[in-house]
Amino acid sequence: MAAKGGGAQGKRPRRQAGSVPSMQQGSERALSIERIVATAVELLDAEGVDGLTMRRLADRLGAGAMSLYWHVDNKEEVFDLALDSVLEYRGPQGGETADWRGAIFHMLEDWRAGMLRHPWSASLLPRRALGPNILSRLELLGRILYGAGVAEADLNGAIWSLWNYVIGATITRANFDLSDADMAAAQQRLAHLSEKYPTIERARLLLDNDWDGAFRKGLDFLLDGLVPK
Amino acid sequence: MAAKGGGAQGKRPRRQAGSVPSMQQGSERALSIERIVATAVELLDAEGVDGLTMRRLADRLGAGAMSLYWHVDNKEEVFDLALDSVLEYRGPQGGETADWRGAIFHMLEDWRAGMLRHPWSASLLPRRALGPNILSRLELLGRILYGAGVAEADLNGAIWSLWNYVIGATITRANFDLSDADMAAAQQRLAHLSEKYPTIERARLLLDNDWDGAFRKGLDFLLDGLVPK
DNA sequence: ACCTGAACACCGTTCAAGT
DNA sequence: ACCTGAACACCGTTCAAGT
Repeated sequence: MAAKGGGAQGKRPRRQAGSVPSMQQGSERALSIERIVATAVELLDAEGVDGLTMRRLADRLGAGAMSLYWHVDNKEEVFDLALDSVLEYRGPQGGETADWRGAIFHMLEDWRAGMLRHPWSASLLPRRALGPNILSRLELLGRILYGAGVAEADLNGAIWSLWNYVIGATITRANFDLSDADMAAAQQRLAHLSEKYPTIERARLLLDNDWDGAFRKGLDFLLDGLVPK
Repeated sequence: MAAKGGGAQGKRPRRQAGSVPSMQQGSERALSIERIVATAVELLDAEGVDGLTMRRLADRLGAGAMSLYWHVDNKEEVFDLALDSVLEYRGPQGGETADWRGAIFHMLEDWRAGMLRHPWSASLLPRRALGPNILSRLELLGRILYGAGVAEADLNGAIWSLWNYVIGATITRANFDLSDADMAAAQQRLAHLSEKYPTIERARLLLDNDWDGAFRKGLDFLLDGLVPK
């Protein structure tokens, strides 16, 4: 329900990173956090948020339904881990680039693209824990903005403004993606109500929008305001 | 799951608007869409999204669990109706004000405030149907922007940019609201990781932010860009 | 250390039935 | 026209038990 704190700090002893599985070739069969998380992502991609069920996840892993609970505290933790696993950033980490604007665009567009590849992720992000990969992105953002001349007192405001924009844009876009047909139907229904909604009906608000272009344009405007020349 | 289209167009005959209840004083007891929606909002306010259950809702209404299904197709419709009921705008509807900036600020801040009063609503909005109250707000927004000089070709982009910003800001804020304690704990944990996240640790990103101020500032920047001088 | 089945207290929704 | 209980096919999670 509520947003929760940092990384995965287990209460129970978990599998050591370096330990060799007892079966020599059977690393496919043994349960592990890594396999659980990867399979959860597959399941979420295929079936959406409501499709992720502890029972179905276990099934897909060829395990008994309750086996998951040795590796994981509860379903929420599965969500947290799946989410963060999808948000890793392998990009230039430099905070001292001359091209701060390019660096911000690169990271934020990569972020958005990653979430659109996993359409369940954007809606989940603001409600869930801030995992290490998200924190790294925020840290990078802060570093770039600071390097670009944003005053320390304005840093949090600037970071959150960009976060808000990216989150909002991506959640909206992801849900439109999921339901092109629905939006077309809605626009059609709008036509019958054109006395009530003439402006958005005429603009065909629910159809054919250039989401990527609009995203970049809004981001430009925001950065113009947030970063002093 | 997917965003769906316009208003509540029932397939089944619903209670007529003007019909008089057969019990003279007993309008409290009879089930009706209005009572169902109002009670659903109460329940959501009290227990959150996961707290809304068809069975519990019926209980609160003093009805049998299955009685709801005569008035409503399914749980999703309850969500749609509850959501839209919370988003009504009683404000200046004029699209030809001289003070377009003030009109936009008023509507958007009212929108945000309404959603913060019902913290479950913001996360729900982008995933659910576009009810009549939301469409009215979008229509008003379009009318004001057009009146302020936004070209017809840029109208959709401008509307969605503002939508994205409001949605993102409110969802984030609502979830921080729900979990002050969690965020404080997270910030404390960040302190232990200050080698990994020095910038946001020092800025105390997870603490004490001026959300209202940041919202207005970002909105100003966006409008500066979206509306030609 | 790792996995399991049975069991509990829930869900949303269908259906056939009541008034 | 409006409401109902029984029943179905699911949930997440606890617990005591297996290897």
